[in-house]
Amino acid sequence: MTTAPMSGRKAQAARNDELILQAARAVFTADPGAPIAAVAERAGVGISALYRRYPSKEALLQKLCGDGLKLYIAVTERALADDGDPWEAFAGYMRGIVDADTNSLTIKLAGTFHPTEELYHDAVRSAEVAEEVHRRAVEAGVLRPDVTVADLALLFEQIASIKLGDEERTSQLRHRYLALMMDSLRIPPAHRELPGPPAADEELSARWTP
Amino acid sequence: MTTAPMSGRKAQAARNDELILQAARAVFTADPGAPIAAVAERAGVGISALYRRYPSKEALLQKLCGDGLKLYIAVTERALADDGDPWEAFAGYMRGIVDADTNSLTIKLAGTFHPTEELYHDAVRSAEVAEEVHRRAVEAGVLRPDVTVADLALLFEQIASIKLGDEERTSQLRHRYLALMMDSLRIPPAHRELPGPPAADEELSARWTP
DNA sequence: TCAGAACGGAATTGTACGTTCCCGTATGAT
DNA sequence: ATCATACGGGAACGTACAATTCCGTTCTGA
Repeated sequence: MTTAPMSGRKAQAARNDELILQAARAVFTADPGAPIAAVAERAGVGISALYRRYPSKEALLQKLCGDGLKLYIAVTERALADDGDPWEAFAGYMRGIVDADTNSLTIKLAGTFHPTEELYHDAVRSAEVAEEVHRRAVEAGVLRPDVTVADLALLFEQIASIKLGDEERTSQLRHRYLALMMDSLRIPPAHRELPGPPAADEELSARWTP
Repeated sequence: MTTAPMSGRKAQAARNDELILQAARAVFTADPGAPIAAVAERAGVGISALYRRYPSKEALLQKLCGDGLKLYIAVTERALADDGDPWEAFAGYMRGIVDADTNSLTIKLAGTFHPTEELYHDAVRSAEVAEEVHRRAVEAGVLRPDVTVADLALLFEQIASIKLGDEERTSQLRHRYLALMMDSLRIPPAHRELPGPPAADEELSARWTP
């Protein structure tokens, strides 16, 4: 770092730890095949700052994947702790997962490396809690029963596939389509107002000439 | 071709024309960044058979993109010609586009090269017919009016993001989620039976160790 | 003032892919 | 039957990109 108005090498190093993780998350979420140099650039650090912390790209990816999985589990457990209206608990869970934006990264990176023992354990755990959320919603009679947990996983992936420029706009659109989805999941079926404006023509056509 | 039980060099060449296009479509649909050698291998021909027909990879991609657009337009026009039940016409259109599987390729490839004049023209045309289909469905009162054409485009992209091994299984799952979507698009809102079995656990977990 | 941790970033190395080239082969005309 | 040639197979070439390593520099803490 060239201009760092902070003292204490350790403090800076700790700051870089976080900077690097954030950058890596952002970069790889946007493009799972991104070069490691892109992460360094985004974090505003040199490449060696990365290699000092992780022995290889794969190690960084595993870390990211693991963090994502843990976040996923945390969001799900939060939903399980929700004792309010069953539908709202379920809907909050769905929104939480979409916001966490942990699916695209975890899934797309999954086939990239050998899963750690811990990674595998967390994956199993996440499946368990997800199933519990699903079971509750079905048993409460608020979620249509012909939709399985696996269906929910694939719905998340579909929503994660939406990428339209701006990060904020992307999130907005994702919630729009999540809301649309929810209308077909809920018992009784009903149309609710969709959040956020639909995609404008320019937003779509912008992808035709880079 | 080493073992070709056909006579006539021209016949073989014509056959290869088709073979190559099919292979290219299949390969690039599965992976837009695939190497050109993969197309040759899939087609069962040598690389030079490809380069005899297309001066570069970009040229082949443009051809594919163009064909995809034309297919998209054809499917849409077929829907416009349907004078039966408005909802069924619309639903058939949606299914047709999903089956054509032209979105993933066209969109993902769009940013890869300079659009041809013709390509641009067809893109405009496709937007027009799509809008017409949408307009009809809304005016017939069968499609919820807060969903725009752009929304439909993005829904197609989401569905196209589903890729689960087998080509047939993938198609089955796509139709399952299309059906789910349709339940939230239709007026009046209602839950219909979903086609095809949901994803099995193994189908999802299989992606964790390649 | 000094040892060394932490960096930045250029150099290194390996690989993957588009494109070109050379050569064998079968075709269709003579 | 023979020959000129289009066609296609696949090795070879050149380049671009990306992971990793290396080295000189800077700043910290004693």
